[in-house]
Amino acid sequence: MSQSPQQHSIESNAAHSSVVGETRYAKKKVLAIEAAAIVFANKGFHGATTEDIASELGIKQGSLYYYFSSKEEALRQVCEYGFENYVAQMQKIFSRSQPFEAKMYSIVSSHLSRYRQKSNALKVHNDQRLYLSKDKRGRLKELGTAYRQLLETTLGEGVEQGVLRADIDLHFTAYSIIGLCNAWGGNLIRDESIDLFDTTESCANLILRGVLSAQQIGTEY
Amino acid sequence: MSQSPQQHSIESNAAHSSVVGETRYAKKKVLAIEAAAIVFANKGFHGATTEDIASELGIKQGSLYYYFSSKEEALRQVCEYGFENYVAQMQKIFSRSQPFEAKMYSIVSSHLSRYRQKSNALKVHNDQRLYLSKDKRGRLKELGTAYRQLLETTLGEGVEQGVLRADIDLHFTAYSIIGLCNAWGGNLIRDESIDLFDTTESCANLILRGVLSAQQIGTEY
Amino acid sequence: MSQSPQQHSIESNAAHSSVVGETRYAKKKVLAIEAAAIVFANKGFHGATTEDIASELGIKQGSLYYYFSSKEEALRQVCEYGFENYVAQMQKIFSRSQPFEAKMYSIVSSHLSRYRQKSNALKVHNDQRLYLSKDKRGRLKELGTAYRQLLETTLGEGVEQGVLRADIDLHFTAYSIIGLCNAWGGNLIRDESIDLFDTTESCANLILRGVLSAQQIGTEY
Amino acid sequence: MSQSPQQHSIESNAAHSSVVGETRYAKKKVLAIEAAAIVFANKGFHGATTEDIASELGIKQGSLYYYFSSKEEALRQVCEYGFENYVAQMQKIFSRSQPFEAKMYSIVSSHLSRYRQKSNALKVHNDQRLYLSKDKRGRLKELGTAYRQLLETTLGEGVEQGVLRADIDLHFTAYSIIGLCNAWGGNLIRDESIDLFDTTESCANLILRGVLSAQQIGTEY
DNA sequence: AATGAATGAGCATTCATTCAT
DNA sequence: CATGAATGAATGCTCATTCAT
Repeated sequence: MSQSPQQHSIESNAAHSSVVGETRYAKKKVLAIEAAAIVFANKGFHGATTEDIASELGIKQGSLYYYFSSKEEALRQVCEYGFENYVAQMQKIFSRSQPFEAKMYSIVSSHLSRYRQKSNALKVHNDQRLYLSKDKRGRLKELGTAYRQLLETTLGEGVEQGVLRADIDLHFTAYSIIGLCNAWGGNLIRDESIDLFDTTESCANLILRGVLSAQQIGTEY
Repeated sequence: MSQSPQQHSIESNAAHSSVVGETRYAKKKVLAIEAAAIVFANKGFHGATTEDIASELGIKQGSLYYYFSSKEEALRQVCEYGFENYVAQMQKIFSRSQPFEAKMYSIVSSHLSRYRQKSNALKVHNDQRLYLSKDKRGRLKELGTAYRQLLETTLGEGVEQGVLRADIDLHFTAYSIIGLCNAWGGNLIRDESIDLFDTTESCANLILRGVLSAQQIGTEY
Repeated sequence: MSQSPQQHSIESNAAHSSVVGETRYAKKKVLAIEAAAIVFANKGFHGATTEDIASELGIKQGSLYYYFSSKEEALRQVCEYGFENYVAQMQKIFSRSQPFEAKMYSIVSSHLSRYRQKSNALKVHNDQRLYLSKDKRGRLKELGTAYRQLLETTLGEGVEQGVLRADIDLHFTAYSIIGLCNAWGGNLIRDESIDLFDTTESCANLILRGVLSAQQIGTEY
Repeated sequence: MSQSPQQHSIESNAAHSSVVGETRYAKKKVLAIEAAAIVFANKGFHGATTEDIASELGIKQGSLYYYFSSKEEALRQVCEYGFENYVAQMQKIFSRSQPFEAKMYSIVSSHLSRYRQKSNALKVHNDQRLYLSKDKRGRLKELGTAYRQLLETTLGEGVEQGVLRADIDLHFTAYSIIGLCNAWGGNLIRDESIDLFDTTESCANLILRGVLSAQQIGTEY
C-alpha cells in the first residue's frame, strides 16, 4: 500500500548498509521529520497541511508519502523523534554523579536550551501528542514513564540525602518541574528576546527555593 | 447578509429589557459558547467541526450560525468568556486584604478549581488562543496584561513586606505561577482521579518554598 | 402551505374591497415587488438573497414569505409587473394615429425613459426571465408575443405607407429595435451621466436612417 | 497552500518547453475554460455550480480546483478568454484596407458567427462580467476600451471619407453596433433555426441604412 | 402582519491520499 | 525518487423555506 521503503527506515535498528554513512534516504527522512516538526509546531497538527510540510522540505505534496505513510504517522514520528532525543539527553544527566542542586540546574538548562534551539519536535510532542490515536502512543508512553521515573528517582535520592524536604510528593514534583519548563519553553520559542541563561537560573531557583524569604520559612516551618 | 440577530448579542453591554430575565437568545447563546468550549477543549480548534459543536448544543449544524458568525468567532468568544470569568475571580482575590501566603493559596486554588469545574473555556483560552487571527485577539491581550500586572503587583507587595525574597524577578515569577497552574489544570481535566485539594497544597507549597530542605537553604544562602 | 393571503392578491383582477383605495396589503405588495426588482436588477436572480429583498423592504427575512410564496415566484411577479407596465404603455403609443417617424421616437423614448426612471422591474425581465422555470413563463410569453406583433404590425404599416423600405424583415427589425433599446437601457441605469434625450434621438435616428450618408445610399441602392 | 500548479499557467506568457506542443496541463486548462464557459453561459455565474463545470469537463468536482483557484477566478478567465479572442479577430478586420461598407459587414459577420460557433465565452463576458469583483476586471476593462476605440476610429474614418453622415455620434454608434450584435448573438445561441447569413445581412443593413425608404430620407433630410 | 428560531439541502473549498509515469 | 493529476470525503458556510408565537 505504502511506497515507503521500510527496508531502510531510520526507525529500525537494522544494520546500516555501511558502517560510516547513512543511506541517502535516512538522511532525507530526518529532514522530513524536522520539516514536519517545524510545521506542526507552528500550526498544530490539524492546522497543518501535508502541502505545508512538503514545501518546507522542498518537495511536492504527493512526494511526501514517500517518507510518511500518513499525516498521523508523521506526527507520531515527530513526537518520538523529539522525545527520544530529549529523554536520551536527560539520561546522561541523571547518570552523572554530581550534587543535587547542580543536577537540577542541568535538568532545567537542558530542557530549556533544547526549546531555544528550535527543538520544534519536542514542542510538538508536548502540545500535539494527544491528537495521536491511542494505538500510536505506545512508544511515547514508555518513554514518558521511563523519564518521569528517572526524574522521580533522582528526586527521591535528593530526599534521602537530606537535600530535599521529606514532605514533597515525588510524583507531583516531577510533573511540576516538567510543566514549568514546558511553559517557559513555549515562551522561549515565541519570544526570542527572553534570555535563556536568566530563565534557567530563575526556574531552577524557583523550584529549589520557592519565593518565600528565609526568615519566613524559618518562622512558619 | 447574515441572519444572525446582532441586536441582542450577549456581548454588548446594552441594558437588558428587564432586570430579572435575559432574553431567550442570550441564554442559549451562553449554552452555545459552553458547547463550543467543550468541543474545542477536547479536539482543539482545527480538530473540532461545527457539526461537533452543534450536536453538543443539540441543534443542527447550519443552525449554529444563528449564534456564531464563523467558527473562528466562536473560538474568540469562548476564549474571552473563559478568560473574563477567570480574571474577574482573580481580581476579587487580589483585592482582599489577607496574609500573602493565604493569598497564594487562594490564587492557586481558584485557578485549579476552575479547571476541575470543567472550565473548558479557560483551557481553550490557554491552548488555542494562538489560532485566532491577530485582529481578534485585542480584548484577550488587554485582559492578559491586566491580569499579569495584578499578579506582579501582588508579588511586589510581598517583597516589600519582606515576605518574599528580594531577589525574585516579579515578571518571571508571575509567568511561572500561571504556567505551573495551567500545567496542572490540564492534568486535572484529563484525569479525574487527581485530588484537587492535594494538588492545590502542593502547588502553593512548591511556589512558596521550593523543594530544598530548610538546612540546605540556610547553608547556601 | 403558503401563508400568502390570496384573497387579496394584487395580481387578481377581482373587485377591490373598495372602489377608492387598495387594501393595505395590496399597497405593501407593490412595494415588495419593487424591492425585489431593485435587488434582482443589481445582483441577478441567483446572486440575490431573500434577506437582501427583505431588508430592502424593511422587514425581516422570514416575513417576506407573507408576500411571496417563493423566491422564484418573486421573480415571476417582478418580471410580469415590469413587462405589463411596459407593454401597456407601448399599446397606448401604437394606438395613437401619428406619422411613423414620430411614432418611432415615441417608442424609443418610452422604452429608454422607463429604464432611466429606475424601472428595475423591466431590466429584471430582460436579463433574468430565463431563470424562470418554463411553467412560470406563460404570461410573459403572451405579453412578449403580443408586444412583438404590435411592433411588427406598426412596422408593416410603415412599409405599406411607403415610409419604410419594402425590403426590411419585420420580425428582424422589431427584435433589433428592442435589442438596441435594451442595450442602451442597461447603460442608462448603470451610468447616470448619459443624457436620456440625446440617447433617444440617436437611437431613433440610427434605426430610421442608419449611418450612411445620403449620397452613399443614392449611389449604391 | 493551493495544489494548483502555477508554474505552467496558460495565462503566463512564459516560453513553452517546446515550440510545437503545449503541455498536457495547458491543453486541459483550455478545455476547462471552455467547459466553464458553456456552463456559465447556460446557467449564469450564480446559477452554475462547480459540480456542473467539473462534470462538463469530465472530472470530479474537487479536481476542478486543480485548474481554477476559485469559481470567480474561473469566471474571470472565461471572460478574458472570450473577449481576447474576439478583440484579436476584430483587430484583424480593422487593420484591413477595404471599403467601409464591406468592413461593416465583416464586423457584424465576425461578431455574430462567433456566437453561432458556440462561443459561449463571449456570451459569458457580455452577460456575466459584472459579477466579477472590481479587482478582477482590470484586463477586461483594458480590452474593452481598446476595442471601442478601434471601432470608433473606424467609424471616424468613415465620416472623414464622407461615407458616413457627419452628424453621427461616434461613441454612441460604436456602442449601438455592439449592443445590436450582442442582442442577436444571444438569439443565435438560443435558437439554432435562425439563419446566420440573413441575420448578418439584416444587421449590417439596419446599421448602414436604417429603416426609412429612400424618398423619405430625401424628403426630410 | 411580522418575527425569531430553526432546518436541511446545497455549495465552494480544502485536503489527505493514491497512483501511473 | 519524485511528480502531476486526480479523487472523494469532509467541512465551513449560505440560504430558501417553515412555523410557532
